[in-house]
Amino acid sequence: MLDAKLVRTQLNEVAEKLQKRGYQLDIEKIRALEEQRKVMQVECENLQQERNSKSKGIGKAKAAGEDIAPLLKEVENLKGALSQAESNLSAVQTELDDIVAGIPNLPADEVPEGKSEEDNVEVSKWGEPRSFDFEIKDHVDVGAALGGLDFDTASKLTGSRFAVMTGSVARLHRALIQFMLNTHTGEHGYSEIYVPYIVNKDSLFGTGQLPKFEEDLFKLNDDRDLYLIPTAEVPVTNVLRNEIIDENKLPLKFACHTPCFRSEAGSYGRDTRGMIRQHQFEKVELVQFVKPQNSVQALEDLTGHAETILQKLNLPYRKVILCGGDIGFSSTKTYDLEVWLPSQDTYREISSCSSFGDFQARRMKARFRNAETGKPELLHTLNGSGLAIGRTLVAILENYQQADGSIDIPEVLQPFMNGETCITVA
RNA sequence: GGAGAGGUGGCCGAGUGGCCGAAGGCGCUCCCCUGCUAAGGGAGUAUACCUUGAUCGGUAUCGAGGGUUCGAAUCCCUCCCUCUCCGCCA
Repeated sequence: MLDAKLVRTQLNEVAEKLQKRGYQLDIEKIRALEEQRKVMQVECENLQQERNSKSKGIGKAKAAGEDIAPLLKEVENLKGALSQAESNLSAVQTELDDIVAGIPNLPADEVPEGKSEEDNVEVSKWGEPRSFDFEIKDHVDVGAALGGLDFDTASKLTGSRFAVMTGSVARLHRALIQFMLNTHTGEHGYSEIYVPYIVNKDSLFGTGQLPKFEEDLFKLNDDRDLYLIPTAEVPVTNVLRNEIIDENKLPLKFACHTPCFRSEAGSYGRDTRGMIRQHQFEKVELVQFVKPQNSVQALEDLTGHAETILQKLNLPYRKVILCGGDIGFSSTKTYDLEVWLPSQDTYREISSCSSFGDFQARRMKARFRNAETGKPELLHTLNGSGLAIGRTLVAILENYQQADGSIDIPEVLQPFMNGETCITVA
C-alpha cells in the first residue's frame, strides 16, 4: 500500500510514476473523494467532540445530584446528525481505502520502460549452454526414460498440472531442497523457518495477493476464509505483521522451504507439457526485513544468493530486470533469474527477486523502533526464490542428460544422494 | 468432540457504566543526589489520523465486528485466539 498522505499530496507525481506500469490512476475520482472525506471527517469529529463533552457534563451533573433531563434533551438531536455523519464518512473512507489498497507499488527509477516480458532488460549472463552431440530430449521424456517422472498417474490422482516422482528422481528433487536450505543457512546468513501452508486473508492482504489476485489462489472450502499459500513469502513475511521489533535485530533473514499452490487460472494454454507450470510445486524462499536505507543493497545481495545456487549447480542462466509492465503488484524492483533449458532453446524463469520498499510493511504494519528517535518506522521487505525446486529439477534433467538417457548428478548434490553420481535408465 | 478460564500499553497487572488512553509495578530515557560495580528523589515514556509554522488542541483505538446507552475497557450478541482438564489422534 502506498502512503495515503503521499497519494493525497503528490497525486500527479504518483500517477506519473504509475504510468510506467501501465496503470492509470483515477486522479479526478481520488481528488473528489478526498475533498469529501476531509469535510466529512471534520464534521464528524466535531460532532463527536460535542457529544463527548456533553456526555461528560451529564455525568458531572448526575454526580452533583442535579436534574439531567434538560441536558439529555440537548444531546438528543446530536445523535441523528452524528450517526448520519459517521455513515457518510465511512462510506467515503471505505471507497478511498479500496482505491488506495488497489494501487500497485511505485517502480524504482531504474526500472526500464516496457509493456511486457518482451521488454525486460538483460543485466548479466553466466555460464555457457552446453552443446549436445546427440538428439536431446525435454525433461518429460528424460524423466519418463528414467522411470521417475509420471504425469499420467498424477492426473489420475488429481488432475492436470500435477506430477508424481519416484525413486532417484524423487530423491534428487529432495536433494535440491536440502542443498539450497543448507547453502542459504550455512553460507548466506539466513535462519531456517517452518511455517503454515494455510493462511488467512489478513496475511494475503499484507503481502498484496489480496484483494486483487484471488483467482490465482486455492481457497479452502470451509467457512474460515483460509487459503493455500501460493508462496512462502506470504507466511514468512507476515511473521512481522503488527509487530514492532528492535532496530538491533535487523536485518532479519529467513530461508524457508514450502510447497506452493497456484490455481494458474488464465494460463490454460501455457506450458501445459511437463512440470514448468504446476498447481503444486516446492520452493525455497528467501525473505529479508531490513532498514529502509539498506534495501537497495539487500536486493543485490539476495539476488546474488539465488545466483550462487545456480552457479554451484553449474546451470547457465541470465539475470534480467523486469520492466514496468511486467513487474509484480507489490514490487518496486524485480530481478528474474532465468535458467537455460536446452529443449526450449531459451532461458526460463527460475527465480524472482523483489524489493517492496515499505509497500508490504505498510499493509502489514510491520515496523521497527528507531533507536535514535524512539519512534516506530516501517520496515522494508524483500524476497526471492532461491530457487524454485521443480524448475531446477527440470533444468538438471535437461542440462545434465547423456546420450544413453541417463543423467549426471551435479557434484554438490551427490552428498544428498548417498554418493550416487548418475541416475541411469530404468 | 466435551467442560471450564481468559484476551487491557514494551512486559506484568488493576479496572463491571461517566472524572479511564487507562491505577500500580517492571523495563527504558532524561535530570538531581551520591564518589563507585548499592541505593534514593524528580520528570517523561502507546499508535494512527485531523488541525497547527511548531506547540496547544481534537478524534479513534483496551482480541475483531455488531448492538444497548446521553456516555462502554466495563452491559448484550456473533466471531477469532490463548490456556487448563477429559476424550481422540500423527
